[in-house]
Amino acid sequence: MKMVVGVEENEERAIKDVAADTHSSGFAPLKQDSDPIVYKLVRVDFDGRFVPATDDELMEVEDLLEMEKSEMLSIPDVVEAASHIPDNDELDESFEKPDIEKHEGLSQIKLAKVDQENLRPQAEDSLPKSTSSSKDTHVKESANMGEESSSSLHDGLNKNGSAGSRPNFSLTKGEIDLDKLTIRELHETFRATFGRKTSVKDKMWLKRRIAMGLTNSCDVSVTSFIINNGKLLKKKELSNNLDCGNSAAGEICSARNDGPVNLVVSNLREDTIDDDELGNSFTESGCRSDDNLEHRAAKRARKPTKRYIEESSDTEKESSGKSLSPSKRFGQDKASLKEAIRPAWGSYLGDFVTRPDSIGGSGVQVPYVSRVRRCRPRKSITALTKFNSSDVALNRKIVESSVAEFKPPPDDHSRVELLETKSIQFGKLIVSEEERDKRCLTSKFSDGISQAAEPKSVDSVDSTSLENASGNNSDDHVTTIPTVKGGMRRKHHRAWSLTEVTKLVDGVAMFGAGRWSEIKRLSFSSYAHRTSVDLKDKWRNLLKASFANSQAEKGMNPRKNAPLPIPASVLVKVRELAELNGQAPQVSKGSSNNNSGSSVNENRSGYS
DNA sequence: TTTAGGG
DNA sequence: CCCTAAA
Repeated sequence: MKMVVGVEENEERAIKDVAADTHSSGFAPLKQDSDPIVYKLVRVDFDGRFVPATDDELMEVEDLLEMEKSEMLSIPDVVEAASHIPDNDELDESFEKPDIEKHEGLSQIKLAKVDQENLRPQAEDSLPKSTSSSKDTHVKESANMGEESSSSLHDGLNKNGSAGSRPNFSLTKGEIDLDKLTIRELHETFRATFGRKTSVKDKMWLKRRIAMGLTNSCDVSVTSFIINNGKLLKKKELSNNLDCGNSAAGEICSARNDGPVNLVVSNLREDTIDDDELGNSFTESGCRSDDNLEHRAAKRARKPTKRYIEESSDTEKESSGKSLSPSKRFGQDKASLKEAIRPAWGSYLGDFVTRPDSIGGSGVQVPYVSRVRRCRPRKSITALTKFNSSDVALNRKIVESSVAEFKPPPDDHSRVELLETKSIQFGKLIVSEEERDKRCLTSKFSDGISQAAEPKSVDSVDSTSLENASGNNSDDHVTTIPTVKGGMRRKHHRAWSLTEVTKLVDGVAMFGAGRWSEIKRLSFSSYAHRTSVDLKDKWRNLLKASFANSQAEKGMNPRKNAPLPIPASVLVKVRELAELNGQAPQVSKGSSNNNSGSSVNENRSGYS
C-alpha cells in the first residue's frame, strides 16, 4: 500500500503540476497548491489523527483546486481560499509526513515543503491576506499536534496510510486563512469546494467543513466516482473505496454535509480505523466502520481455541474420518473460522436445547442453559454446524459428540444418564454393529472355547474381526461430562466395547499385564481415548469381574447386572492371564477357581 | 512419563 | 473414570 501511495502521490504531484501549469500558471497560490497536494496526508478528524490522503482525495483536491481556480477567476475570495488551502495542506503534510514516512514520498514531501517555504513569500506577496507568521504558527501547532498524534497514533496511521484508504481528508484547509474569511466568504468557499450551497452559519463548522471538504468530497467522489479531470489514478483507489463506499459512503457524506453531525461521524470513523488493524486493507471510508468492525471481530475471533485432543481425536477416529480433523478445522482461515464459529454458536444456542431432546427422542429437555463455557465443544460445534444438514449419520455422530460435550456441569447426574441414553439411541446403529461384533465374537469365542485349547489364536482372530468392525463403527457412545465447577472434571465415560475388551485382553496376553503403555501403543493405537491408565483400570475391572463372575457365576445371573455382558470366554482368558501374571486374586482360596473351573475347564484346570 | 492403587 | 503417589 505504501508503495502504491507513494507512487500515487508522485503521480498526483505530476498531475498537479500539470494541472497547475495548465490551469493557472499565473497563480502563485496555485503553484503552492500543487505542491501541497503532494502532501496528501490529511488530518482527518478532530481527534487529530491523520490519515494518508488517497489518490482520490488528491485528485479531488486537484479538481477542487481547478474548480476553485475557475471559480476564482470570477470570485477573488474563492481564489484566496483556494490558495490558502494549499497552505493548510502543507501543514497537514508536515504532520503526516513523519507518520507515513514513505520512502519516496517522504523525500518528495520534504522537498515540497522546502519549496513551499520558499514559495510562501511569493504566496504572501500574492496573498497579503494570509500572514506568514500566522501560518507558521499554525503550522507549528499542527506540526506539534501531528507529532504527538503520530507518536500515539502512529500505528493506526500507518495502517490507515498503508491502506491508502480513503479516509484521507485532505487538508484542513487553512484554518488560518479561513479564519479570516467572513461567513459569506466561507459559504462561497464551501460552495466552491463542495459544489453546493450550505445554509450552515456556524463559522467554525464551515471552516472545518471546508478544511475537511476534501474528505467529504472524497467520500462523495468515491461514492459516485472520482471526478477525474482526466486523471485515472483514482480509479484503483476508487474501486477499493467503492466497495462499501457507494451506498454507505455516500450517505455518510451527505449526512456530514448537512451538519455538525459529520464531525461525530468522522470521529467515529477514525476511532474505528484506529482500532482496526485491518484497516490497511480496507480503507473504505464510508463503510469502513462496518467493515472494520467485522474485520476486527474476525481478528479477535480467531483466537486459537483449545480443545481436547482426546475427544477430538476420538471423535474423529470414531467417526472414521467423517468428522473433520479438529486441527484441520481450526486451521481454517480466521475469517472463515470466525464465520463458522459464530453462526455455529448462535445456532448452537438455539439448537442446543432442543437438539438433544429431539434427537434423544426422550422428549426430556435438558435445560442446559448453563452451557458449558468449556472450550472443548467447539470442535464439535463447528462440526455440527458444518455438517448440520449434510450427513445424517454424521449428524448423528456429531450430535452425539456435541451432546456429550455440552453436558452441563454441575448437576445433572440424571442429565448425564439421559445423555448417555440419547447417545445410545443415536448410536443405535453403532450399538447394533457392536452387538453384532459381540455376537461374532461370542460365537467365535464359543468356538474357541470348544476348541478350548488356544484362546490366543482365537483372540487374535476375534480381535482382528472386531478391530475391523470397531474401526468402522467404532465406538459407541461417548459421553462426556464436564463438571465445570471447581474442577472441570469431565467425566468421560466411554463404555468399553467388546472389541476393546478383547483387544485389551489380547494385549495383556501379548505384552503382559502392567505393560499398559505398550499395550496402549500397540493394541490401542487406533483408539485415541483409552489411555494406558484406562487400560489398566479396565483390566482391573475385568480381573475382578472374571473372578467374581466365576464365583458368583453360580448364584448370580450374570446377565442381570451387566449391561455389557462380557463373554465367558473373555473372562476365562482374563483369568488365565491373571494367573500367568500372578494377578489372580487369592482371596478365597480356590473356591472361586472351582466355580470358574466348572465353566471353563481347561483354563480353570490350569489355574487350579 | 508410567504404573499402581484409592476413591 | 478421575486423581495421585511412587518409581
